[in-house]
Amino acid sequence: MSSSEKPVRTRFAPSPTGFLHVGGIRTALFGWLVAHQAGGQFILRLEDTDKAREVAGADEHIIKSLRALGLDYDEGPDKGGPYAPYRQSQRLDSYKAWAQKLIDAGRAYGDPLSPAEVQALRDRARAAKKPFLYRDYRPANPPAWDGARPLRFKSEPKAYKWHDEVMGDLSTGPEVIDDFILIKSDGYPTYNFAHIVDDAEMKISHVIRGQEFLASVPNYLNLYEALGLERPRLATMPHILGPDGNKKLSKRDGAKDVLDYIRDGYLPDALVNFIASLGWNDGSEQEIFSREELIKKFSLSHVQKSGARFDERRLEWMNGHYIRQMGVEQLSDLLNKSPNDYWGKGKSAEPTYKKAVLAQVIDRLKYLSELPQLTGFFFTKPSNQSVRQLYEAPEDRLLKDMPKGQMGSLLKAASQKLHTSQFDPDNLQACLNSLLEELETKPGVLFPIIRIALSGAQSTPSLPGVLSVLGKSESLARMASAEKILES
RNA sequence: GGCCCCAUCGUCUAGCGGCUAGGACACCAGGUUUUCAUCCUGGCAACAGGGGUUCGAUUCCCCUUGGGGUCACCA
Repeated sequence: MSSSEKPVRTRFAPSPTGFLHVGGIRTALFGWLVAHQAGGQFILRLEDTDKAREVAGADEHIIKSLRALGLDYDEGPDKGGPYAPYRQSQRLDSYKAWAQKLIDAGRAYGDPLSPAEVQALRDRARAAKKPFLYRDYRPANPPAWDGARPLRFKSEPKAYKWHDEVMGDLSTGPEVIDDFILIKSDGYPTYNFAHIVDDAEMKISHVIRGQEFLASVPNYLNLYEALGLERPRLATMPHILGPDGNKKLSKRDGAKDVLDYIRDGYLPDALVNFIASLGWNDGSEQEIFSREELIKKFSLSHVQKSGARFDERRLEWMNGHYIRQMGVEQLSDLLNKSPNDYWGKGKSAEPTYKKAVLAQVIDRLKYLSELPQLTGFFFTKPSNQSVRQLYEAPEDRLLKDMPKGQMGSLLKAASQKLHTSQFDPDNLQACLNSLLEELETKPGVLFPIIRIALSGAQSTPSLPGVLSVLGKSESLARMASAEKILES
């Protein structure tokens, strides 16, 4: 019974209980890729059957996150579609109907035990270091289901072998099959039941989900059979692990909301590329994949079976790469269009000036929110304090033992010479070079003195670059004020 | 504890019986006639351990070890 000819429809089915981190996004991304590759549909379905854990606004947040990364879906709660609604809390009738079929077939029954009683049984099993199986206590004559008790699946334990698109061939014995709850006493279905019904009704072809569901698959297989449903293809994603520990990436381990990455100025394409490469590769040595390449080359069978650690430095590198690849024009456009202000002090500066500044710093930008820190001095004069501080305790070895008076006279000489120069990078370079000869000093001495005067920082883009962007009058004014500081 | 999954440089990974075990990030050194960065060049660095199978194992099998998941009226 192959499902290979069925049209490809994948879904991302988060529960609205919080934000989306990289792990969640990766699951969504892979589903999105599988769908796009086959010209199929990608569906968003909200699994909001636990009203206690539900977080207000989480659904909006999830939708925003997907949108921010360009992972558009064809059907979803806010979009509708042929199998609407796409919110489980609005599909209760559907679950009831399927549940009734099971009851009629003698494959579901009301659970007579109270939660406390079940818990007592569970504790006992645990104390005996045995796995807990409800079916060991299955009532001989269960009460009719009245909707106020949980409805349990009457399982038929057996061994299973099945194929997982990522993990390969898997198998388990009958001892893992149990009577799990289909519908809770509050009337909502459990994930275990609802997702199976929905996937079938929505004609989902591939179920792509995290490793935490692997152990439940045999139970799902048992339920598919009871329901007479053909099971979709199954693909299990290994977990993404935290940077240091081996634990699954979680909020506690510092997993960040993907929207925070967006806000910090990580580019959607870079983020997508990075997340895809966490656990997937095409078998070649390629590292950078455009979205189109990803769609073309992605394959579930090339997804790594083992968990991947999340390395933020690699993300930074990749993002920097994407930024550089974009170039000044495009980056400038993007900055203008962004709802976020990455410019800081430079916010209201002239567009052409901002572009010139961008050209100076684009090579050292790892993410956009670094911009203010990198460019501040282009827009406002450095504080006297920061200039003084650097002159008094310079980190440059050559400057360390130099008296302030000497620095002052070097700066003065530089000022005078620069006064005669054209302020374009080439002429400035030439000017600085001849200045070195005239003053018989080394670049390692003279340049930091000028740099500090201009920027109040010990490292900046190249001096000719900085001078030419700042312009003659501003540069000379800053140098003059630094001279005063050195005199005092 | 039962069951299931996993295991190549610090990290992400290539490898699908024969390779000097390759690439990328990070790190280190040198270069791009000043700093930081970019870019280029070079370097450091891995098959968890033990048994098999085989002419030959990183690769196939078994055991051990280690890591993870699961055993909810959460998903």
